Amino acid sequence: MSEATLKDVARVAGVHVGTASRALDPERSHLVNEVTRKRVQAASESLGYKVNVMARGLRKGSSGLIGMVVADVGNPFLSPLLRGIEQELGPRGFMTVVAETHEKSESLQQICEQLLARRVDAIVIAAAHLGDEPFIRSLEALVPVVLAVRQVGGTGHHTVTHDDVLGARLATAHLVDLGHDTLAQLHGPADVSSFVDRAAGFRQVVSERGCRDVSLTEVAAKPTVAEGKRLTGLLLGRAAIRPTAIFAHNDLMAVGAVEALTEAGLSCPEDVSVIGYNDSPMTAHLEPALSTVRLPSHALGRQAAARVLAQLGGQEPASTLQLQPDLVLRSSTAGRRGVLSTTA
Amino acid sequence: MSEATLKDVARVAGVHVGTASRALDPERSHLVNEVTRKRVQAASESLGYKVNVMARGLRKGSSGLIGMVVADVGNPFLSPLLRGIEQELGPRGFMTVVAETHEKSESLQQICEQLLARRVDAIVIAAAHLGDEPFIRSLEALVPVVLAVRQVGGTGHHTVTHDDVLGARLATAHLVDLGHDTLAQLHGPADVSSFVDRAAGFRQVVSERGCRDVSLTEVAAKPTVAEGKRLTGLLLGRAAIRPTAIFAHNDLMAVGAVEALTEAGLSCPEDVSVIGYNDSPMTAHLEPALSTVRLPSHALGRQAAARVLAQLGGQEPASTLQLQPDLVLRSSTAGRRGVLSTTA
DNA sequence: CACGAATCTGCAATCGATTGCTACACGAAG
DNA sequence: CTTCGTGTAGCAATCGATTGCAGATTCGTG
Repeated sequence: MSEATLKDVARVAGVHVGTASRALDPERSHLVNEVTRKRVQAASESLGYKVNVMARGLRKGSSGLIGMVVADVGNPFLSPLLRGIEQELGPRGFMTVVAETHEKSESLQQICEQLLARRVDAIVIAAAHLGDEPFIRSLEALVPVVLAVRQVGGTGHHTVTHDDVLGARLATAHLVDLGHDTLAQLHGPADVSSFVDRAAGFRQVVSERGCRDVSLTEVAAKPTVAEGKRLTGLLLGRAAIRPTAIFAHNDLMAVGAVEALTEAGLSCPEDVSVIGYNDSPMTAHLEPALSTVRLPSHALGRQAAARVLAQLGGQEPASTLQLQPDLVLRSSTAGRRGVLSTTA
Repeated sequence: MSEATLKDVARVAGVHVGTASRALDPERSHLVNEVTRKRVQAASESLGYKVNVMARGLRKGSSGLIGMVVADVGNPFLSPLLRGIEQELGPRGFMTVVAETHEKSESLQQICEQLLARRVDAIVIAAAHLGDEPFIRSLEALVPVVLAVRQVGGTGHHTVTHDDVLGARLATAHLVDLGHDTLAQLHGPADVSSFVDRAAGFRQVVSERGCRDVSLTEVAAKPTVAEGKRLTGLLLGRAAIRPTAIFAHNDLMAVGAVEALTEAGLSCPEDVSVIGYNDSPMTAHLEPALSTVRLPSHALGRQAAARVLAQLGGQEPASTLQLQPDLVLRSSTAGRRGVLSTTA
């Protein structure tokens, strides 16, 4: 049950532990005679020796661990993101520890404490809230930090996000192009940059194209199906003019919207078009199949990892990279009822 | 950028480093005078001291890390499982490192190597294939291992799984109760215990209740929508008798089945009932809403963690725990067409 | 033959925290 | 006044690997 140590290897090979260390390190094995190197290697293999990463880390002052902070691992766009990070970092000897905040700022701080105690070499935060800026600034004094997916404002942060303004613009422009001129958005929690940006993109296009924005002022407490349904219910129940197209800040809320429409006796896309965001796994198989915005999450993961490596390598200047999403058109969006005949 | 060490704390507090160590450890702080303890504590806080977990781990011979091996973090039932594990282990000072195998046995072995190099205190494997038994046996000689979700056969393994035989029995019995007597299953990859067990449960009920099993002999290469659709296509295209109900080994394949039916001009549940497995997130919102089997994954995570702790505590005898799934009935399953009128 | 260079290898300090043992001071008891 | 106990705190070894430095050996060359 006890592992072999370098001392054991050295003893079996009949050399000093320092020599064994050098023999086993590709970077330094040229300092060791070919013959002894082979002998050490053989001893190492026969004993099943595996370097003790803790001991090495202690000496070298780096743990080979990267902390990854997410809100909720169940979020479908996180798996390509994590995969992207692993893909870049894994081959370089790093491993990733993932921790969840469940969207709570206190737990973000607690988690970072723990990660610091483990002397992680860097922290990737994909769960930042807008209000976390001061904390993150202080964290950056202690460890390299990369903000992924969500920004926090302020300057000097290394950030890699999706371009959510663009994504929202794409989605909204698509609706306008279909002939809709009375639109509403289902707004996700306002303390997350992604939703704030999507809201901004929506408003830009609505105003540029001279459409009517009949959105609620109320914002979803959580970006869930239930909230999407509730808000859409509110939207439909109001005395004001109804939208003929809805831009939901994520797919879950879009699903909720479709359900609310159905319950109100309206159908999608005939009466109201709905577009979501994220291109979640099952969306293509819904009825109607959901039009949505696809995010390059895998690329985002790789870029985030690249930023980590860059910071570890030398003093990289902070910068913000935005990856471009694109539209996935399916059947939940269609021309406005009557538009065709009107035009004809 | 450099962290304070215990030596710094000791210097500021004007005590020896050993004393500082004791003062900061609740277990041993009674060995230190109340006054000096306070002084050390104050120094620690003023310096923002955080224990170096690597150094402690090296000395104490334990890393406080638990390795978690999964096939694919995108699998929706993993998030409650991971949460369950964190919930038990987090408060006890452990952190979890998650690694993905992508269903490849070589990478299972590579990952375990890396985890061993990090001296993880235990490994939880949720990605085992049936053929991995010998490897896992050898691994158990080096580190406490808990098998979660999937078994590997053989004896002496600490295992916590869903009772997939029962789950399949429940699903199949439900179909038979609805009046179906010609059934087929869509079989997931045969090197995974979960699917083997589901197949067995299905066959048991089919035979007990005197039904006809018209399943394909072919098994899905992967448990995906595409494979579910392809296999269902095959099933419908055969000269043999068509099933009136299909048990898919997971929800994705069930979705594929529904699509294949639709394309063949059949409808679900009117012509053919379909039931899935896992109760994946969107299944309630599909058309038709999918009947399925719900797994207590969160509880499974907690149990797996409990097993880890038990093994870490003392020599617990190996055992297998099976958690009971239950049925979620929605609208993709219905009485056999014509059954009602026949009975009438 | 000798001397400097080149090539290996050993030595020992080091990373930061833990912990068994020792040492000191003080007070009480004999 | 000595002895023993108790409460504190210091000392130093230890975990396992890395690495700058120095010693040793061999080789080439003047």
